[in-house]
Amino acid sequence: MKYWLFKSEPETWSWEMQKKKGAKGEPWSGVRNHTAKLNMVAMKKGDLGFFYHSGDEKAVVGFASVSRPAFPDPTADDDAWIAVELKAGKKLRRPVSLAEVKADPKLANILLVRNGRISVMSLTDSEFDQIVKLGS
DNA sequence: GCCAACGTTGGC
DNA sequence: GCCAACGTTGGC
Repeated sequence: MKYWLFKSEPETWSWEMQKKKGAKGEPWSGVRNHTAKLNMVAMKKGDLGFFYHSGDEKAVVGFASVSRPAFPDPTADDDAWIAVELKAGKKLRRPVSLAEVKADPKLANILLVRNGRISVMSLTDSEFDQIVKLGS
């Protein structure tokens, strides 16, 4: 199983909005970045990830899982871009802030720190576990 | 195919 | 509001 982190401006699309979609899920679309796209291509149904809020919040807020693997992005003009479908999972008991992530040596290599701009990134098992630990 | 200029994103 | 990082575009 692979682990992922999805980043979004909560004003645009928040974890709470995702949560409201319930088991039906909601496409994670609009990605126009090749690195992020490659990550999305690699996703499998059932893969687990985190939902991160950028902007004012800057914290990991909850879990999300892939409910449908890559399909053509309905918001794109051409079929070069893809979307996946996400389902919100549990909320973290407490959000894990970017400052905490940065302060944790176990998370020093996470792309959230090294490349603040990518919207979909992969996490190693140990990075995933560490964030779970910080958030519980 | 290279590189400078520009736009966008996100943190501070 | 500013700046850094990165991606994209366009001229050559």
